[in-house]
Amino acid sequence: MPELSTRFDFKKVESFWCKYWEDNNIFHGQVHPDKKSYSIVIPPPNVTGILHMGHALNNTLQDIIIRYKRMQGFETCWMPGTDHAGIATQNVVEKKLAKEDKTRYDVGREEMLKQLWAWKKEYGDTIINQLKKLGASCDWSRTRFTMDDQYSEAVRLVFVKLYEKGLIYKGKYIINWCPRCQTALSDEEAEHKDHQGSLYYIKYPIKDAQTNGLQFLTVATTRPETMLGDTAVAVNPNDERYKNVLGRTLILPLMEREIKVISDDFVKPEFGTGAVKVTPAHDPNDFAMGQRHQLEFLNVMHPDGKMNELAGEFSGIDRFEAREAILDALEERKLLEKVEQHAHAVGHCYRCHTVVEPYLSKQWFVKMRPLAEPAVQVVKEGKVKFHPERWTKVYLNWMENIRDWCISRQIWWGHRIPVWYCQDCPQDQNIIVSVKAPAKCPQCQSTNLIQDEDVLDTWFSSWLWPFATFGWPENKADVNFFYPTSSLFTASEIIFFWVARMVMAGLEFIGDIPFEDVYIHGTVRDSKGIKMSKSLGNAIDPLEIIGEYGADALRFSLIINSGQDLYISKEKFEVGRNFANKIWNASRLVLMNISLEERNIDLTKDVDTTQLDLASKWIISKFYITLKKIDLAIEKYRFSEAENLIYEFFWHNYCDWYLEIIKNKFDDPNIQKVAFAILENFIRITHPFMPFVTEEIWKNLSVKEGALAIQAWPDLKKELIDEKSSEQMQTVIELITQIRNIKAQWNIKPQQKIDLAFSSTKKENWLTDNEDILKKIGNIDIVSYQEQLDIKEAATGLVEQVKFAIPLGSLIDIEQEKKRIIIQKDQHTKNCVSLEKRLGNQKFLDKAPEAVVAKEKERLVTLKDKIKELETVIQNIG
RNA sequence: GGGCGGUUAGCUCAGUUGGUUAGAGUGUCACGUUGACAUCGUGAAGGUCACAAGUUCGAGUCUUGUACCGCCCACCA
Repeated sequence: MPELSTRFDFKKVESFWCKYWEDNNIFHGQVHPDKKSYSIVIPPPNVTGILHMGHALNNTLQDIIIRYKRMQGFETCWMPGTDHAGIATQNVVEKKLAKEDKTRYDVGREEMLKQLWAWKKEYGDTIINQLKKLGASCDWSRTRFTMDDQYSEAVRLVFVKLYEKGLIYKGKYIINWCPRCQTALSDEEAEHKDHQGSLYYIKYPIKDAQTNGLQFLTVATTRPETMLGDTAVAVNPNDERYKNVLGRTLILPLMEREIKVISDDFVKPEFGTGAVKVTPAHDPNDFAMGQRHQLEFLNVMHPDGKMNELAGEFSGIDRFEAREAILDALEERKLLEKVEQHAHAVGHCYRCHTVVEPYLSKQWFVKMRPLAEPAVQVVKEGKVKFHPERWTKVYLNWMENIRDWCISRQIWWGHRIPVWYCQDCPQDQNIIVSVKAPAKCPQCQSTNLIQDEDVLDTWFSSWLWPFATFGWPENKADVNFFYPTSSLFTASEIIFFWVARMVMAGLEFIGDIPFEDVYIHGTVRDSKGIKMSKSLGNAIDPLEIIGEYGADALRFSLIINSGQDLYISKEKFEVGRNFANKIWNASRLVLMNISLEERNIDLTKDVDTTQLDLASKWIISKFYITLKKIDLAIEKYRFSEAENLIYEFFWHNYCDWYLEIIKNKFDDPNIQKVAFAILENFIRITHPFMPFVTEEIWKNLSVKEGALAIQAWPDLKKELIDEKSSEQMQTVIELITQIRNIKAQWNIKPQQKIDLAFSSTKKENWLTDNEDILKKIGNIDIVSYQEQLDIKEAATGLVEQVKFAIPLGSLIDIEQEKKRIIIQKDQHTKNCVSLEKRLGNQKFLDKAPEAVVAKEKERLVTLKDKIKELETVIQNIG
C-alpha cells in the first residue's frame, strides 16, 4: 500500500480525477434499451463572465442528484452548456469597446459579431473548465451553446411554427425601451425599483375660459417631459368636479396645441387632481386610452432618450434635462402649481440599470395565453412539481395573468429574426417567414429581399433548452429517451424568465412537460445578507475557495448551509475542508491496519454478524439506519439534511466511537472486515457530495477496478439493523459520557483510571461482556458488581440515571457534592409533581397515544426511585 | 397595493404528522497529544424558541393579531 500523507492533498487529486473521468467517458449518457433514464439540463450560465458562488451551489446540487442516480443504475445524462445571453453579453463587449472610445456603430455589425464570438469562446471555455473543477459530472461530449448551428435552426423552426399558428405577430405597442442599450425589453427585463420622486402639478389653460369661471385644469405627473406628447386630458366620467370641463378644449402649455378633455374609467378621482394628462406614445395606460378614444400617438423622443423634433424648442435635449427645462419654462409661465414628494416604482434596464422609457415602437410579440393554459394545467395536476412547494403559487399566479411577450431586440448578438421583407411587394404583404433564408419572394419572385434587422430575446432560445440540446428536431432517439428530463435546479429569479417558458415550449413543441421536479434553491449572499455580485465587490470566487480549501470542501460547505438563502463567508468553508480531511485520515487508519486479501466484502455473507462484538453490530446498524434516512432525504431534495446525516454518522459514530473502540483490536479478522466494509460503503454514499476525496480513497481501498462514480449505491440491508445492540451500545455511550462529565466536574483528568461499581440489581449481562469498552474508552479500570453498594461510601459518587456508583470519596469535596445532590433532588421532585399532574389528568389518559402515556408512567416510576435514592444518600451523608 | 418567506445559543442554521429535559456547526473557556487526524480529542458555559392572545391534556411546531427584516409581483398618472 502506498504511503498516504496525513493531509488530504486535494490539489493533486482533483486534477487527476477530472481528467480520468473525462478521458474514460464516465459521464456519457446514451440511449439504453434496458435502463431507465435520469436526465438534467444545466441552467446554462451566461457567457458574460465567470462562474460565481450561485453557480457553484446550483451545479453542486445537480451533481449530487445525478451522481446519486448514476450509482443507482439509471442511465444518466447531465447536459452542459452555455447561454449567449443577448443584451448582457453585448453590453460587456460594448464596455470593452468603450475603453477604446468606440461604440458598436464604429466597428459595425460584422466586426462586432466577430468580437462577440471571440468573447464567447474565451468565457464559454472558462465556464466549462470551472464546472469541471467543481467536479460536475456533465456529459461533456454534448456541451451545447444556445447559438450552435443546429440549436439556431430549432429556434427558427419554433418561430416559424408559432408564426404559422398565428401566435407570433408584429405590432406597434408601448414596450419598455432602454435608451442606453437602444433596444426593447420584455416586461420581465424591466426591473421596478422604488424611487423617491416628485409629483408635479401642472396647470393646463382652458380655451375660451369665462373670466369668472375655471381658468385651468390641473394635472399631476411624475414625468413632465412627456407632456409634450399629450393628446388629451382625461377625467373620471363620474367625477362631479369636472362635469363642466368634459369635452372642452385645453391649450397644452409650451406646445400651445389644442387638446380635448375626455372621460375614462381608468382615471381614479382620488389620485392627484383627478385629471390625468394622456400621452399615448409614452405610457402604457395612456396608450390604451389612446386606442379607446382614437387619440393621436405623438412620439416626442428619439430612441436614445433625447427629445425629438416634435418636442419643439426642447428638441435634442436629453429626457431628464428636458424635464428640468420644461419645469423652468412652466414656472416662468406660472403654470406649475405645486410639487409634491411622491414615492413610486420606476423601471430600470435589468442589464445596465438605465431608467427604461415606456416607448411606442413596432416589435414582434408572442401571444401567450394559448401557450399558458396547458402549462397551468400540468402544474395543477402535479405533473410538474415545485420544491419547495410554495413556488407553485408564484408560478400559477404569473401564468394566469400572463401578458404577451415582446421577443424582438434591437441588438446584434443573438438569433436574427427569421423574417425577410420583399422590397418589391407592397408593405404589409411583403413578409416572408422561413427557417432557411429564402432565395426569392414566393409572390413576385423578386430576389430583392432584406432580413429583419432585429434579433430574438435571449430567452426565446433558452426556452427550448430541454429538448433542443438533445438534438430536436433531428435526433428523435435522444429526445425520446432523455425527454422529459427528470429535475431542474434553479434560482427563483428565473421562474418567469425561464422555467415557465420551458414548460410552455415543451408542451407546445414536444407535447410533454420538460421536467418533473423543479427545485428552487436560495440565493447566495455575503455574511451581511447582501446578494453576492461582482459589481458590488462582495463576491467570493469559487475558484479561490477550490484553490484554498478544495472542491469537495466548497461543495460540502455550500450544501450544508443551503436551507434557504445562504449567508456565506470564507470561514464557512472550513467545515468541508475539515471533514474531507477527517475522512481521509480515518481511511488511512483503517488501511494501515487491515490485511484483508479479499476486499469485496458482503456483510451478509462474509461475516457472521451474530458473532460480532457489540460495537460492530452497532456500527453496522447505525450505517443502515443512516443510509435509509439519506435515501429519503435525497429523494425529497433535502440535501443539507443528507449531508448532516453523513457528517454525524462518520465523525461522531464511526470515528469517535467505533474506531476508538476497535483501535487495538485490529488483529480480529471480523473487526477488520466490518471496519473496512462500513468505510467502503460510507465512501460510496459520500461520493455524490464529495466526489474527489471519495474517488481517491476508493482507489486505495482497491475493492474493485474502475471509478467510484460508476459503482453501485449500497442496498439497504434491513436485516443488518440490530435494534437491541443499538440500544445497548447507546447505553454504553451514555455511561461513558456520564463518567466523563463527572470527571470534568470533579477535576479528575480524563485519562486517570477510576473504579466503577455497579449495583447488582441493575447489572445486566451484556454489560459485563463489554467491560473492555468501558475500560478503554471510559478509562475505568475495575468494574465490580456488588450486592449492595455501601451507600455511604458510594454516595459522593452516586450518579443516578446511569445506574452506577463510583466510590471516590477521597477525591471529591463531600460538601459540594451534597449540595449538588440536593439540587438534583429538588429538580426531580418538581418534574415529578408536573408528571403526576399530567398523569392524573383523565383527558391526557384518554387522548394521548398509549406509547406516550406508558413512557410518562415509566418515567414517573424512575423519577420516584431516584428521589428515594437521593433521599437515602442525603440521610447517609448526614 | 397584493403575495411570499424569515425571526430558535455570541454567529450561521436544523428542528419532518403537536408528545420526555429544544439540537448541530462555529466562536468562547477549561483540560488533553506516547503514531489516523490540532484541519484532532474530551468537557463546560450559553436559549423567557420576536411579542401577544387563542386551540389543546400538552405548542418551537397549529390559528389569529402585532413588530421588525428580506424577497417577488403590480399600469395609480
